[in-house]
Parts: sequence; structure tokens; C-alpha cells
Amino acid sequence: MEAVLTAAVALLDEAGGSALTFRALATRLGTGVGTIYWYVSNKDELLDRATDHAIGGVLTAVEGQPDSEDPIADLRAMAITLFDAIADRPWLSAYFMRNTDIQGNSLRLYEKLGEQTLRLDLTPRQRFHAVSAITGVVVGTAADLGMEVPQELLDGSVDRDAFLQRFAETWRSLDATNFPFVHQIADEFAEHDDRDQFIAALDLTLDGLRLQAGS
Amino acid sequence: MEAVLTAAVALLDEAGGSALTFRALATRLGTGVGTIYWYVSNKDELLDRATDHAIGGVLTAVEGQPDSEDPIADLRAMAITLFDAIADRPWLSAYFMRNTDIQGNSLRLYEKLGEQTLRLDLTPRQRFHAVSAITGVVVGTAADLGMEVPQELLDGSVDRDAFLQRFAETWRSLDATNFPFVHQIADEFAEHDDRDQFIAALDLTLDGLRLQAGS
DNA sequence: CGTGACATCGAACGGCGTTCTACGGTAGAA
DNA sequence: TTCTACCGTAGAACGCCGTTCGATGTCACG
Repeated sequence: MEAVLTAAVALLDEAGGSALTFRALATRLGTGVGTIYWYVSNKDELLDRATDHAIGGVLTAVEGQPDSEDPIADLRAMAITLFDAIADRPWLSAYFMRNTDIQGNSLRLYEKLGEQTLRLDLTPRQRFHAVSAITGVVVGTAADLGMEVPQELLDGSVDRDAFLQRFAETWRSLDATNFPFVHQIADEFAEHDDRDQFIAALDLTLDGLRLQAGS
Repeated sequence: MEAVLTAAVALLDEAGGSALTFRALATRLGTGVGTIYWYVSNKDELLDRATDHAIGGVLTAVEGQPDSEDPIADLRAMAITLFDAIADRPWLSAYFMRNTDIQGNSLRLYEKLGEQTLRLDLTPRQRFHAVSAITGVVVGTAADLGMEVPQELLDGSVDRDAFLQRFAETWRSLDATNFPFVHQIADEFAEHDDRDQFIAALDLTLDGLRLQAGS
């Protein structure tokens, strides 16, 4: 079982979601496909268990972070830890939090985030919404990363900078009167960093939360 | 071409992402699968074009909204319009904004959101981050909706309320000392409304933005 | 009438998730 | 030792998928 999950995660890490097939997994484990079905009842469950396996690492990292006196700062640190993990393993974004029945670690992570809100002066509903908002920001930003990267970028024939530049180029070439914003933003886009973008979004949400908590 | 897209969207509306296959689409159109490849070079492009087709409706709705004196209120209205469209068509969340080359309407929508930030006192980078944050919130929350609903819920043998209740039950049954937050939140979850949840998250982000724009 | 360009079709291919039946090992009962 | 359950294992087979490709039709224009 453990071996199955580690191999599954390895496949996902190496080549993304489309690389995890029962046949590939069986080959890597040196067994038959039928064997995998002994441990797992279908692909969804395999994905859920693999995701939970990977989230386990995030959970221990989050549990290792000591509480400061500022719950919101702690929320921020946790969210960033989670984001970094997803940035490392983009496939996570597609499966994270899909099924908390199987994904026990995801539930525990959700709990850890929520516990910080218990230290804030909020109603239960506000707490619920706050945690949803934070995971929403993480997942929403990470979903961009989760998209299967164009082949030309994977095989190294075009690097990320050039790829973004090409996009920025088309954007800049758009009519400046019809597309004043996209036009203005093209440069930012060309040199944007996903992590900065995520943190900016997160901080907007957390600023709003701080306002709401009235502290 | 137009007919292909309308049929594709209809298929997606009726039974979600997994229902759109070339064979099903060909049957519905009364043609062969090969014909579809005449108009579209592969499934990704089909999905992108179908998505763009659907987003077109959102775009005209958004363009119909007159500017108020408060850009942030306008942003809010646009984001809600977009969310409602995705709630109607959950499959949109998976494909929205995947490829702005093909999805011209998505780009135009992005522009419309961005133009509101031009009315705010922000740096270009802050504007870029603000719009990304807003689309992130929409996509992040809508991603929950996009998940293929369990079969039992689709065929009506279990309704949404009962489904949520069952989850809330397991959450309530968790140890209150190990899971104080999840325990406290179970009731909120049981009667939560996705739209309220989204709006709460959106408002946190917009409050943060309002703070940043210093107005 | 001929000849391109445009458009349509569906059989065929390889890969996928999933099922099913058959097979090996091994622990305890006889 | 032999028999018998039972736990794992194995891989062929099924049906569906995206995609390719050569055959076929249609039709305007020289």
C-alpha cells in the first residue's frame, strides 16, 4: 500500500496528472494492474490517497509552525506553506480537498487553519467563510500552475521567460484604446512571479479579514 | 462551426465535462467524428472554443453594467456575474482562462475587470495583482462547484441537504478537542450556500483592495 | 467535361480505466 | 503429508476514449 502511494506520487511528480495510469504504475512497481485494484478500488481513490499522502508533508510542516501572537500572521504562514507545496507539485491543485473522507490530512490541515480563526473575534459563520476564502485563494491561484504546461516549455526548447514574453508581446500589440488595461499590464505579466502574485492576493484577503476581526 | 459549439455547450450543460466526447457530439450533430476535426484541431481547442462561446454571454452582461462612481462596487458586480455564470455551468471553472489566445472573450472580460482598477490609485503591479486576486477568488470558489457531483446526488436519490447533513454529521462526530474548529463549523457547513460563501470571500479581498487604494 | 478545393464520413489504432478468471503461496486442520 | 481456505497476484479482455487517414461526395469554374 505504502509502496503504491509513493510510486504514484513519484509518477505524478515526474510528469503530471496524465502520467499516472494503472499500467504505468504497475510497470514501475513490477506487478500487474490487477494488483493495484487490490489496494485501491478505483482511480479516484488512488488520486485521493496519493494526494493525502503528499499533503501529509504539508501538514507536518504546518504543525511545526509555532503560534505567534498574531493569528493572521500564522494563517498567512500556513497558506504560504501550502502554496509552496502545490507549486512544487502542481498536480495537487486538481485533487486537493476533493474528498475529506479519504483525505484525512486535508481535513486536519483545514482544522489547523480554522483554529487560528478561533483566536479572532468572529462569528462561527465568519470563521467558516474566512477559512474557505483562504483555501479559495490558494487553490484559485494554484489552479493556474496546475494547468499542463505546453510541450515546448517542458522539453526546454522554449524557456519560461520567452514564453511569457511572447504572450506579453501579443498583449502589447493589442489596440491601446480598446485594451488600455491589458496594454498597461503586459510588462507586469511578462516578468510576473506566481508566488508574488499569490502572496499579493492572499494579503488582500487577510487585510480584509483583519478589518473584519476589528483588530 | 457555430452549430458545433452550441451542441458542445449543450452537452456540457446536460451532463458535465465527461459527457463531451467526439462521438457523442457527432451523434448529436448527425455527422461523423471526422467532420468535427475539420472545424477544430483537437479536444483542447474544442473545449477552449466552447468555453469562449459560453463566456461570451458573461461578457455582454458585464458590458451592460454601467459604471457607478465606485470602481470597487463595479468590480464586485462583475465578479458576481461571472460567479453566477460558473455556478450555472460548473464545467466552466475547469477551462476558463486557460488559453487567452483562443478565448478572446475571456481576455475581454479580464480587460473589463482591469479597467475598473484603472480608476483606482494603484501602481500597475498592484492593478495586475488585484485583478488576478479577483479572478482567483472566483475560480477558487467555483472549483468546488466544478467537481463532478456524486452520482447519488445527480439521480436524485439523495438531495443536496441530506448530502451536506451527512458530511456535517461526520464532522460533528469528530473529537471536539482534536478538531475544535471543524466541530464548531459543522452546522455552518450543513446549511452553507456556495454563493454566500463566494461573496464573503470576494468581499474580504475587495475590502483589502479598498484599503490598498486608500480611499 | 474535368479538375481542383472544400467538406464529410467512419473504420481503425493505440491507450485508457476497469473487470474477471485463473494461478501461486502459505497457515492451519486432517 | 495432504487438503483446504484465503490472501495476494497476474494479465488478457472489454468498452470507451481521442485521434488519424484514406475514401467519398459536392460543387464552382476553366
